[in-house]
Amino acid sequence: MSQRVTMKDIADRLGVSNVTVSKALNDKEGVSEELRTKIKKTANEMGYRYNTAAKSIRKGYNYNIGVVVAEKFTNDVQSFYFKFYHHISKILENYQYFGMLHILTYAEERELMLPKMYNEMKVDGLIILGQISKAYIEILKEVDVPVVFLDFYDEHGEFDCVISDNFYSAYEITNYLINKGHTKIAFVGNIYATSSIQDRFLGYYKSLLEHGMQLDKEYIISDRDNDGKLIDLSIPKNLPTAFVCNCDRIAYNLAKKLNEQGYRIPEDCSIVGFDNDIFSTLSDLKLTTVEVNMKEMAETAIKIIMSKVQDSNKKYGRVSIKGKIIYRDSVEQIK
Amino acid sequence: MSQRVTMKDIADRLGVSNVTVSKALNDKEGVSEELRTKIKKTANEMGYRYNTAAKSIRKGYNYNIGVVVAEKFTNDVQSFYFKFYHHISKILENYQYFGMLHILTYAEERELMLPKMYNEMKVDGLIILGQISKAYIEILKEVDVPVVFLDFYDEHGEFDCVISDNFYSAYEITNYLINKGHTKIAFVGNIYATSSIQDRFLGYYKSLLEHGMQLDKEYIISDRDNDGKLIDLSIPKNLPTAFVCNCDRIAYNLAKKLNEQGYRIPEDCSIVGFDNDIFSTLSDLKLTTVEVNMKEMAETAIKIIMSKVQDSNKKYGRVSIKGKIIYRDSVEQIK
DNA sequence: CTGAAAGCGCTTACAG
DNA sequence: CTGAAAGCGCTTACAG
Repeated sequence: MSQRVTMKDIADRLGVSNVTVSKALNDKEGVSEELRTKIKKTANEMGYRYNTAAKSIRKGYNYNIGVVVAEKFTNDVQSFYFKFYHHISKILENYQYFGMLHILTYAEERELMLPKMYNEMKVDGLIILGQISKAYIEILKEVDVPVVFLDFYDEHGEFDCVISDNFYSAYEITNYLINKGHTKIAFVGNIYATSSIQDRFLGYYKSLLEHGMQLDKEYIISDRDNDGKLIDLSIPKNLPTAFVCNCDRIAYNLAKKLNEQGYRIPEDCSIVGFDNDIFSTLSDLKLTTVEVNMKEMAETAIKIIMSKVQDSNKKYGRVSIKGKIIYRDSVEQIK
Repeated sequence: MSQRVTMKDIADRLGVSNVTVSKALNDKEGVSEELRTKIKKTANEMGYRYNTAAKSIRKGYNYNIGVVVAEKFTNDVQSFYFKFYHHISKILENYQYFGMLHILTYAEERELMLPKMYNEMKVDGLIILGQISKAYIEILKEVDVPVVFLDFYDEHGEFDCVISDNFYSAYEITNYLINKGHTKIAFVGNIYATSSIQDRFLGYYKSLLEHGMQLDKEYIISDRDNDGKLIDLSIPKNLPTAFVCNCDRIAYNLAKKLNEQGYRIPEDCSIVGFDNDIFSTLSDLKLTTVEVNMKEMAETAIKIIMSKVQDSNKKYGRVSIKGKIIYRDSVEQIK
């Protein structure tokens, strides 16, 4: 490793003390503007790079936030959490922080192993991005840095969490279908699999209730087993006029399946999705769907964790961020 | 931040010195087995977590490797580099290292800004995952930690790189087509866009050469502009019997386009892809394609960078890792 | 086998 | 405005 230049080196070169260099470089008071400028210039010339580790040890912070994503999401909704992480790490830099992404393997999740970056004190806080098992949530309670959940929540409310307003968005998009004249509306998703799906289902249900429509068990169509593995969709014999799918991928699969059975979308039946991801525009059918406000969710989660890093007693509870319906061509007006 | 337990705390509790605790916990010699066991037990009970920052500052290492992915890849081949990163971070842990993923924004790449994690000495080395601009490669030369390129290479050979053997795999899969009786074989991809595409093209070309077949300019079909943005594919009037596509996504698009024009795949014409990603099995057409050996590539890149962290003079040049053809149903035997 | 001393690069009081 | 001293948590010689 080539010899790194330290504050002391700069100080020696300029005949000042390292304390003065530290103050100058950190924009702290106690240095004349003239000296400060000179120091910064010299630091630059000498190729000085800030040594965060040295600061860490003095201050007790690491200036890293761990972002934990369960491995299952790298196979499935890949792009989604990758992009989410992108937002997170970018915003973190504005706080002079760094993101450390950890993919929690199936084994680690099952065996309740805390991320190594936590065990080695690499992080001042943990953002759990995407649903993890209940047992894992339990062991997170032992963690002695702030933790916030992003894009899901735990039922006991012990952890602060930032979620997209699934309930309200599903409610809205179902209202939209009803306004378009639909009366036989199915929901597609395993409502026990994740809290997102559950809430989307409940928003759908609320819309039915408000419009005096019955919830038909046949019209709740599971799409995956409890491990998140996709299963074959069973289309009800009494075909709905519209399907509210819990995600675009499933909407995409459903459309394909219906096409195979000879139905045209949206002429014979309408479909809406959720997420506005790659699947919403992959086929010729351009899906009406709900877009999650990823950036605002990331910003909120970071604001929360940063404030908890300062004061771990702060509580924020469940913060939900509104999504937005993207209108495309998968819904037909019923006369 | 709750008060953390340090080696000194453990030492005090046990009436020994912090030096002994350090030795015990690091499995260094100079402690009796009995004491070592006792110290480890106490450390556990007290919830001790290792403070890597303190070690860093003494040793001059940070035990992090930066992994840099250009933003363009988060929109496009998302899953691919996300999974790659997963392998990387997992393998890094075996070396007592951590991965720090940095998505290099369009602006950072354009304005030649080095990742902040480098400027703040957070990382002992940099893995550049996926092609970046030539200008950016230039400024990487100033970096004073080891750098390795993963999944692409630079023409000047100043940097060590680990690539999948695109050339050979394309050569092999084109041979396969020729063995299946194909004589009019097109290549789909902008051969100026990335070195991967270029090499895949050249492997294809080598196979043609070896079989005494002509390279027809009409049969080199561009798929994207130089920024990587996909463009409309123009199908040659004289329809090839087979297409070698530079990636599965393009193969998928091509198949769709050919279907629209009334051609059936593989009956009317064959298609092969590259990458074995989600696009290879997304539609009913199950693509014959080439799978990259991501895990071995990641392992190799890490082995290289770790050895360069120890001794920055080591050189490895261009290491290529064999891919593997996945045979599916998109190629027809020509009689 | 065990530990006192020095030092890694920085920051924080505090003194001048 | 400037800097000497102490200390963050650890590790590395070195002495006993």
